Amino acid sequence: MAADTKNVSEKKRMAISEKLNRLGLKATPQRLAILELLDGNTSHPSAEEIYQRLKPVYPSLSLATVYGTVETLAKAGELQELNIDPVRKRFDPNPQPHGHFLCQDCGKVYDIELDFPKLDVPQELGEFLAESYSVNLYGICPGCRKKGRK
Amino acid sequence: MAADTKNVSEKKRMAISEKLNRLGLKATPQRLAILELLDGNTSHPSAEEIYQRLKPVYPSLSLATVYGTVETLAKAGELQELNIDPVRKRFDPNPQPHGHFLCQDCGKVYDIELDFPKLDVPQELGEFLAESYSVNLYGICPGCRKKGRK
DNA sequence: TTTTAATTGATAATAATTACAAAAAATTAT
DNA sequence: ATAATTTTTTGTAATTATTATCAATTAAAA
Repeated sequence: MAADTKNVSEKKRMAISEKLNRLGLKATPQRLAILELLDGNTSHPSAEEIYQRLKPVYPSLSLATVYGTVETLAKAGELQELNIDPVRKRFDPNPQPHGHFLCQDCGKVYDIELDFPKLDVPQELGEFLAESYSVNLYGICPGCRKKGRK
Repeated sequence: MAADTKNVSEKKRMAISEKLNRLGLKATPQRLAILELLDGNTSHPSAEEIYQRLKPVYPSLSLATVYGTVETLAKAGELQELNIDPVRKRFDPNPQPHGHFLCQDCGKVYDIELDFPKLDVPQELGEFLAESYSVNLYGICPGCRKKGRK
């Protein structure tokens, strides 16, 4: 292990812990594990995927806890629940609005930097007031396009 | 009934029937009923809602047929499947890209004319090629805002 | 008509998510 | 520290949207 790997992840864990406290949430081991897994993670995992990844290292973890944690954090604005995939929610630790691309072949979700200007949120749209928004793009990702010649 | 109401809906039915034929699909009574219900409908109903609305006038209709029909038509590009609502798909007979607003209080979905320019589809986004896209907005709709003083 | 291929309808199967209550852990008060 | 209170976790049951299956029906073609 590199000389300071432990310190780095220790620092990260502290930061997550503080964030939870700031939100008035208890920094439980489960929440730390879930947030640590998500931190900087651009794979947009589902609840089940988070659960499966943490289960080996954290055998007592329950799927219900994963659902509860991500719901709590989404409500607190610390992560995004994506509705891009019709069969399951995906989670993105980056709460900033940005585009997402769902590959209709492999099912992966990618972050996309949008070329049109970001909307402010909250945003007035006629009589409507949007608190959040998302831009979802659909197609076949470059990897699948190459493989499948689609 | 106004003098030509029957003719108007008769015309509409003809147009729908022709559209189905053009797509190489059989113009069955079920499909006509579903498309007639959706035509010009801005309520963005779910499959269940379509089914419930048509059941009284069409008792033999099956929910599976509703799912099948909307899937077929979505694939043909004649309507949009919306993933804005995390619990169920909603359907929009307008296949043109436009924004949608989900009221997090009453659950209604509204069409929103976006103020930023529409993306062309297909659209190149770096190495990604988007075949379709959607812009989903979330908040409390004007009606609920008034009532609930939110 | 008769043939055919597509579609429908009923229901079973699947799968994501939520609900619930008891147990455990964390926090606060004594 | 100990007890009391509150929050969180867990395991599981319940719920619900959607898909799969397949025999029966029906629209369109021959």
